[in-house]
Amino acid sequence: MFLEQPGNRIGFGEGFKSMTINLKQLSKLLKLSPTTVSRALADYPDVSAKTRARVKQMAIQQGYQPNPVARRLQKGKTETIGIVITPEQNYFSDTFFIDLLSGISNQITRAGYELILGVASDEEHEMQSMRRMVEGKRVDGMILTLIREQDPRVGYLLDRDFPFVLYGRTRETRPYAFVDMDGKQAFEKACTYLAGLGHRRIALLNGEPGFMFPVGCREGYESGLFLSGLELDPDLIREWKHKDPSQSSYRWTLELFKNDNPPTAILFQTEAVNGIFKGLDELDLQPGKDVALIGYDDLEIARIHRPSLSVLRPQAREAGQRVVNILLEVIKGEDPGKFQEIHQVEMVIRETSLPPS
Amino acid sequence: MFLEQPGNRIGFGEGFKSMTINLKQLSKLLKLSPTTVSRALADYPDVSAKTRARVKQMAIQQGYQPNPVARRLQKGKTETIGIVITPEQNYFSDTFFIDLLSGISNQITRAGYELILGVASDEEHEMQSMRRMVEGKRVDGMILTLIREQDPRVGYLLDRDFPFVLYGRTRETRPYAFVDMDGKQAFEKACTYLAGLGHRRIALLNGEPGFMFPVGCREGYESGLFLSGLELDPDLIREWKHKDPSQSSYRWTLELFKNDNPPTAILFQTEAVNGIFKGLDELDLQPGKDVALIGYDDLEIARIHRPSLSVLRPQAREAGQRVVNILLEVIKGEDPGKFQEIHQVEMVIRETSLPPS
DNA sequence: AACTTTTCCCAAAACGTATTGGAAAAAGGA
DNA sequence: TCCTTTTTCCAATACGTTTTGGGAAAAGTT
Repeated sequence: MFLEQPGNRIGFGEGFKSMTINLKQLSKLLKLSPTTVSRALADYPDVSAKTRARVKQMAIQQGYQPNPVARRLQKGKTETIGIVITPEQNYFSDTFFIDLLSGISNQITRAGYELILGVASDEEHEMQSMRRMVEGKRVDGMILTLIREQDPRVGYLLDRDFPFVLYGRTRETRPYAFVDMDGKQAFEKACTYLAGLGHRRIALLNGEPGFMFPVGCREGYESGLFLSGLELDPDLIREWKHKDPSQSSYRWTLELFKNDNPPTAILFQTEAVNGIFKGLDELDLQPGKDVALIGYDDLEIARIHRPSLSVLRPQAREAGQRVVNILLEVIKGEDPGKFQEIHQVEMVIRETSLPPS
Repeated sequence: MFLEQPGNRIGFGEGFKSMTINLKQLSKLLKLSPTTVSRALADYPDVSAKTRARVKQMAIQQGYQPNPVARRLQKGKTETIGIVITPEQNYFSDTFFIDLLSGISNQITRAGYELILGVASDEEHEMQSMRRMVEGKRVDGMILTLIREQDPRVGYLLDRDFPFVLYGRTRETRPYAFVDMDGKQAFEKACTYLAGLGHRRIALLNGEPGFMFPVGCREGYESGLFLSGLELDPDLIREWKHKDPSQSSYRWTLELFKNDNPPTAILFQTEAVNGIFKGLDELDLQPGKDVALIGYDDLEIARIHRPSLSVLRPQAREAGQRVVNILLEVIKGEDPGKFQEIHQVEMVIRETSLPPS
């Protein structure tokens, strides 16, 4: 029962490895060369329809799956994409990021690729984890999220011509590929909507400076005020910290209403909503009734809360899929500059966006 | 400037690949054989200290990193571990899972392995994603989380002798490796603590049946009541749904207090706290003052909320690291049955665990 | 029949590493 | 000096696939 070559034994119960069949064994079973079997499975035209069918049937019957490691070596590709996340920045605060990741993962699987994940505790480890992937030849491309205004990762990857796509944007003159939400347009829309309801004092509780996302929010906010003929009052703008959204937004909410002429509406990122609710509660102000609220991101709490929170809802899953498709193009050698997408954000009006009382 | 072999050109600016050096090129630079260089870098004793030093220095200078794909092929290992997560089950509701993942990821990196991630939308895709990893020879081992009482994944992996470790436990007679928190002991501790404060009516708002975790919670709860000489009242036990913790826990909270003899304390998983707070608020009951609360998992909201929530705090990071170390042993061929760890859970007393008023 | 084209298959090479089984050179022992 | 042992290196092979560059047989053309 032993065949002449080592590793060609089959059907023995020595753990998992023996259950698997490789190309050589399969071709022996078919009395064909490995070349032909490989080409038959890959639908090359130079193998007859008859043998192709025979090969495919036998492959299924034997449960043959080409060893991806061997294929990667031969193809000179890792068929792998990397992503590094940082827990401290409240990434996983709710469904948004997992939706993005879900879109990314599914699209990657569809392409026959793998997604490898790094979890870094801070900015330094984030870079270190990425360098390991890139310089260690562990991935063909990188996906970057939670982008900063000055983001060293982008320069690093551009410098060495390594394929990558941003979810978000950064300040960088060289062309690069990105998928971003139109935060500006979203906040402009929300702002003009509130102004249209009669609100004159609209506050912005924005994300932490240094990150790119709040920049668009601010622009949209300012533009929305301008379009509605409202003055910009710096006293109505506050920023919370990524590491501690609830705590800082709570403090800023209290501060906001110490103003002589307090706001009647607040725009913010939903991530910070717990602190706002807590602040308003303490001030005996009712969300929706006394203060209109519109949050960015449709998190669970937005739907659960009574009154339910009006939100701007980015399509995270779709964005994730686009990021992957673009990255695959860039890996193929396409010019990254061609891929710069800005996705529209939907507004969902619920119970917290009433006219001022 | 062209060397005789293809792929041996170096220093040309043709994208990323040309920046990388391989073993053959490095050995040519050193005027040594690839064998010797490989062995020098791997600290084999049969290469002299002098050349070893010379090799290592040159390797660093040239930024040589062995191609992991080639090494994997040669070693017959993928050096990769797989995990599949399902967003619908509120995995990412807060820091707990990301802490676990962080421990897992860091330990995997330390071992020179890779973590590949699958995101599945439901139970069926979860299985499908795992089969792709296992049967597609994409991983050496699997990590399983959010375990069900009857979990088909466990049977599947045991059947084919594939290395895996559970974070959690399941009903399965064959031996397998796991790391679990002592939920039973935790709930027992919390329960006796509340009883010691004088509470006689202690409710349990437990997780969804079908999953393994609530089983231990229930056991601990019952045991805690028994040790404190309290009767078990089935009316004081409710279960919320994984897919929608806040909504269902809200409803169950309201229902709990329709009781003629309502509870003065509630034990629950912190994930469900929003619904409880909302329910109590509606009933004009003050958390901590009118009803004592202890949650399992130290989520952000537990620290943020006023009054702050007393909790049971599992050490997710440490657990993640243990899971990986164990899995690496199992992959090496160790008997999985040897690795069955149950970790103690710390109790953190904050403001919601006062005596009954 | 003789030549050309098409169809179908395969041997050999390559991807980049780690291991195997020596072999040459140096050192030690008598 | 001669033999043995130790030190130091390396050629050849293997891992499992895909691709390259044909080549033989069959079919078509004149």
